[in-house]
Amino acid sequence: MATKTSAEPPASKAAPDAKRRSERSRRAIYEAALSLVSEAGYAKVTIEGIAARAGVGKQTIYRWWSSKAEVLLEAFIDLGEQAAEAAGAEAGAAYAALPDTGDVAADIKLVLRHTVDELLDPKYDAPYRALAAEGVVNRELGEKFVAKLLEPGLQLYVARIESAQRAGQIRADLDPRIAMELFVAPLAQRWLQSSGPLSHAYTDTVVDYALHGLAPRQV
Amino acid sequence: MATKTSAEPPASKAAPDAKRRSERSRRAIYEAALSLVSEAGYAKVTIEGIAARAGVGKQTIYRWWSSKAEVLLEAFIDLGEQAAEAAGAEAGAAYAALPDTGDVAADIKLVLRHTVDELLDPKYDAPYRALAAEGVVNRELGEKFVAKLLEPGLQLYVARIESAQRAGQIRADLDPRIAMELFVAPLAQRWLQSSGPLSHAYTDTVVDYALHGLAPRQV
Amino acid sequence: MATKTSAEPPASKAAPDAKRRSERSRRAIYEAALSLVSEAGYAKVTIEGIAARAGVGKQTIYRWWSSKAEVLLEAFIDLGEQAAEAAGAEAGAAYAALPDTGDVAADIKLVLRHTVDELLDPKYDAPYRALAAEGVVNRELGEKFVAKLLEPGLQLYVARIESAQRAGQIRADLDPRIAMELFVAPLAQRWLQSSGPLSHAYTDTVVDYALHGLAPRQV
Amino acid sequence: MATKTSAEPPASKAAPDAKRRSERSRRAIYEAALSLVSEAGYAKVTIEGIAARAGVGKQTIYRWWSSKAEVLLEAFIDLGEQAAEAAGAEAGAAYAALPDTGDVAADIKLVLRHTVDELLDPKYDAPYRALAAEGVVNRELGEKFVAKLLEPGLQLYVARIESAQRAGQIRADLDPRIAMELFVAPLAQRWLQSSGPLSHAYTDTVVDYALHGLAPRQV
DNA sequence: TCGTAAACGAGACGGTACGTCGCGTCTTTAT
DNA sequence: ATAAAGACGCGACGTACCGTCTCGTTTACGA
Repeated sequence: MATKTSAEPPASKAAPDAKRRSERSRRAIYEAALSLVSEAGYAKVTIEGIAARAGVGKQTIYRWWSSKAEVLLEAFIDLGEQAAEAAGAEAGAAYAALPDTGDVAADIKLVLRHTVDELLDPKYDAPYRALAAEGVVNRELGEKFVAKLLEPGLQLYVARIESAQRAGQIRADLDPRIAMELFVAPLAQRWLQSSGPLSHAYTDTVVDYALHGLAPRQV
Repeated sequence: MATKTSAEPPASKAAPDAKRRSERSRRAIYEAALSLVSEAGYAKVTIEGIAARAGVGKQTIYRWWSSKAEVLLEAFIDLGEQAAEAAGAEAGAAYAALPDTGDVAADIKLVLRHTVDELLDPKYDAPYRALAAEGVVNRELGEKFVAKLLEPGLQLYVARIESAQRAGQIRADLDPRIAMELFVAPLAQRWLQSSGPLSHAYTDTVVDYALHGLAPRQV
Repeated sequence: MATKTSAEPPASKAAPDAKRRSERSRRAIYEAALSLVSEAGYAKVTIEGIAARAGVGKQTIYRWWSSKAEVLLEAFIDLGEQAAEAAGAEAGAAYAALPDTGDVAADIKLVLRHTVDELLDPKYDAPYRALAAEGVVNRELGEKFVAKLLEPGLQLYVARIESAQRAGQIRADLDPRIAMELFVAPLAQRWLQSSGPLSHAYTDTVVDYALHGLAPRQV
Repeated sequence: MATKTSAEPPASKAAPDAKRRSERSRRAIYEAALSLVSEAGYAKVTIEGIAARAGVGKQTIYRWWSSKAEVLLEAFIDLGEQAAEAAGAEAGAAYAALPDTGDVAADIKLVLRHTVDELLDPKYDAPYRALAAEGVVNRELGEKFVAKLLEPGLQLYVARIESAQRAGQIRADLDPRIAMELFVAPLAQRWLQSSGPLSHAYTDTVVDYALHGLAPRQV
């Protein structure tokens, strides 16, 4: 094969050689980033701080990431992957699909309640908010955030809704993605904007309202 | 009629005397802040920059606000108040209530479409996102943001929904606030998280889904 | 005498009316200035600090003095005057002239030793150094410092030397002022520049060397 | 020959690594400091100004010096060293010793006159006074000032006096250091405190008085 | 198996902005 | 009418991080 066969486009600034990347440093940086965000809040985390905590040169961070938001996002994704791997073997199905008991309302309520619990867990709350906030303001990061962290979860709802459509529990002519948003968006808004209390009761109410509609059934 | 008439408790750090405050500086700071955000984006705005543009000492900003987010929030509120005042006399009704033609669906769609247009207007988009993002991460500011900028608008929807409940177009047993969220939150989420396109068509769909429910009418 | 007969040249900026000056404020400012210098050192004293401690508006200071050095200088002069006044009646002679026992060497050594003791007294050392330092760099203040605080003391030496000249103990053809400097300047230098230890022994040595000359008597 | 060969004790605040210090910046800072003092006077020189003129970050100054006085002192010392180096080869003797023609009085007068000329040269006057003043009030700096800038010059006088003692022109039992001070201190005082005119004539007079004593020779 | 080029830790550097302090001026308030 | 109180525009302070740039020092590859 031709020498210097770089599949990558000629990067502007001598792209680093990923093969030589230090796995040790990468892990240390993720851990440092996550722990610092938990301790001090995203705004007070600095790249210098991450480097110091990780025992790593600043350049090693700048070499592989372009901003602290990127670092944290990847750290978070990595965290998810590790959790998934741990859950892995025996309970692989847990993350693969929502339960399908035949009762859409119950199934969705169950999972949404779980999501609400997670959002309220201080361990996730702070760094998750930080990323969400950054994503609001930084389109590129926002899209990665949605694609990598949000979308996989949302797709499970979409799949469950499609299943319900096939079962005749949800109208077949509806766009399942938009249907999903009717369930999920109200929770997201209350969480993001603290515009109201976020509880299991609220979750159930939203699901009921969305399923049965706001208008009276009889005309 | 006991009101909050209280000489406020001794503030922590020698609160400045509001009576001596320079109105001229206050206005200049608002204008500088808004124009800088439009020009450069929130992240690149600095307090030093605002002070320079406003022809004001930095201390004059720090004396009255605690962060650039606060400055911008108040600048925004002030902007709204001025706009309201200008609209004032003749068209006072415009901001006072949603139209009530007797057709809830149409009325709500109309106003939501208008809101969507505003959110997509680059003039509002950037600074509004900036405040929303800051509010996600800074509880105190978030609450002010919601209370001062969001809530007034949302209350109009709530009022319209209550009117529709009286007219029998929306079920009387529903919580109008939660009902409102079914309309509004999906738009908010798409806007904040760029999780999908935001359009008039989408708006209409959301309203229809919410009103008539996701489940089939006949069982 | 004619009213409003201002002997002072028409000051540039509406000279304040000295007759209306608040004696109470003047005293409070002197006391505040001196106590602050003792506590924190000259460099850390600020006009705002003096005003606050004295319970006086800043403008009251700026109206009558042009710098903190001026304030301190006058405060010091005032201190001296008060001390002199206190010593006043009974021991008036103490400050009025050096002792004249007929033995110049002994008389001068006695007083110089006393001066050395004072210079080494921490109570005087700090503010005195501060003024001296400021005077080194600020000609106008330096001249006031010398004229008001140094010169009176130095004149006593000059007078004693002249008396000694009349008594034939010091050569009559010498300039008594320069003679005085031979005694005083070495002490001043050691004090100001910490260029060597300042002691009674040193004092005596300097006086002896100056009186009898460095060159051998016999040629 | 045990010398101070010691890995210095752990400095208080992570001492910077002198091996990596930028020589380029150091020189630029010295030049900027000296030129600014000449142009504007010591009091108006700021660290910010030095940094800007030198094209250097402020931190680079704070990293290596603790105050503008320190910067200026080192700049001055460096200036001296460079001058010495330049004079170096051919005229090395100029700074190495006072002339020794066999006539102490003449030799000392000659050099003192030269010193007086320098002190009155506006090029040296301002920055030198500034350092002297700072040294009066700041013991640590004062000691460096004396040790690095004053002492080397004074030692030359001491050496010349010792030579005169060996030649029988100055009494052998005198402390040569104190003898030196009798010549030098009066000039220093007049210069520092503007307590009288500083001239060649005055210089000569002081030397004569000191050499032959104030008291009459015959008793 | 050994050189060598890279990634690495460390951290100095030129910068920008921070939030604070004090300046000297000007205005308002309360006798 | 006179001060105290203190807000103001301004400029400098000393600090924190930014992102870039050397420095030696590992480290892992390919010759």
